[in-house]
Amino acid sequence: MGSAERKERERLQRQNLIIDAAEKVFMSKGFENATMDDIAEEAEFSKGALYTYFQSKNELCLSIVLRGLKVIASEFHNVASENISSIVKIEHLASTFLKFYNNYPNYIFAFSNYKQHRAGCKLESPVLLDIDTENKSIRDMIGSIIQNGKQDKSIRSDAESDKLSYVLWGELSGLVPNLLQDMGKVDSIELYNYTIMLVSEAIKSRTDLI
Amino acid sequence: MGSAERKERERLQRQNLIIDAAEKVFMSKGFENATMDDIAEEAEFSKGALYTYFQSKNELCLSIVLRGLKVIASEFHNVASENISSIVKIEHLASTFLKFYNNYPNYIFAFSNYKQHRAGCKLESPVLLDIDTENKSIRDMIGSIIQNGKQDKSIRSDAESDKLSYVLWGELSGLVPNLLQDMGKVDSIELYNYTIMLVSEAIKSRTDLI
DNA sequence: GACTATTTTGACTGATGGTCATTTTTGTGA
DNA sequence: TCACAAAAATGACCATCAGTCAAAATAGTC
Repeated sequence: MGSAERKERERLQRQNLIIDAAEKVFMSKGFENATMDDIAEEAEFSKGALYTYFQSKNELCLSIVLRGLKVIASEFHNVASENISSIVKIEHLASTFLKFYNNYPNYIFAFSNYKQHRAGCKLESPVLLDIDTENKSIRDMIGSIIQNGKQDKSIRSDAESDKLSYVLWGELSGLVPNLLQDMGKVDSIELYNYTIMLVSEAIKSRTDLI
Repeated sequence: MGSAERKERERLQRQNLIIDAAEKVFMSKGFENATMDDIAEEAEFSKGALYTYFQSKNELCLSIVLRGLKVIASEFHNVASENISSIVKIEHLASTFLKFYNNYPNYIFAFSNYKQHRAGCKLESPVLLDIDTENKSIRDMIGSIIQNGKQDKSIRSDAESDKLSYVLWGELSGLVPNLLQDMGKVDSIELYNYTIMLVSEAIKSRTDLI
């Protein structure tokens, strides 16, 4: 009798409904002002029930981060399988991230509060592991694009793909949301593109330049 | 009778005592766990009194950010006046920031929560203006280093100093604390240096390279 | 239908940022 | 030294909100 499996499936479904509700509430009220009571009401559960699905508000927030990561990972996968040179792939990753930012601004906001939520979470929390796994998979994808780029000569042969994948993903997921949020005077999109151009120039094969 | 001026001076002094106390408490208990009551006790004021000096906890936190900015700005000024090529100055700024991070980790932590506090602050708040001014002054300093670098030929002639100053300061103040905080496996200092090296390569004059 | 296990509820608690009427201190002029 | 006003400080109090838990409702099983 697979009733245990069905139960587990249903549990995951309800968990997802709660995340849906949380996203809605965060979107309309902002992360700071959204309360667990709001989310409970939107999800049509009692507050107590939320806590059987998530250990804490922070964990719920991290679940939203995880969702965002999965969305962006799948879009990155599409880019990775395009039939273009690796350096252009890297540039496409950047523009994909910008599109992602425009399409799902609430995910980006979740990203920018990520550390806070992570700090306020139990280390054993499974969401943390899932996030780390997802991040690693994204870095690996970037790393293999770089490796390929060294072979197809579009990326400098001395690029260190393991470090570079950290740096590139850090730039996209960390710096960029910063840039896009708080500059008043300067056009932030222009700044974004300039940053990407800089990094791209730095890792491009020299032969492309002269 | 200059009693009004003296009063104002004393008021500022007391304000600074409170910031001192807040720093101490934040340092020992962490930003998240420090309460206004804790700070009041450490400062030897009542909680109510704190609120005659700061409109909110967020504003108090931003005051600490402002202090950190002033410290780093003064250290940057020292670098700017060194007798070295501009590109090396840029690299010195980076290592100075790293030293700053080691010497005053609590300021960096304040930086990383900056947006949160800013968001929770009234727009009219004078600290906001002061922070913006300080940031601009730091960017201007970086901008003029870049301009000089274009003259002494250590920096590419096509570098756009206005954008670049945003990007560089953004990397240091935003990305770098990120890098330094959350990577487990990879040596974060190495990653930091790699990032700086990348950016520096990107803006270096080509003649330095071949 | 009886009995158990699971899920859900919502009133309650504790913590904490912020307020405000009241008290204390300080400064001034006579 | 006293009276009086202005400024500063107090701390009890309030509102909000994350998180808890005993009790109720529901689902599953024989």
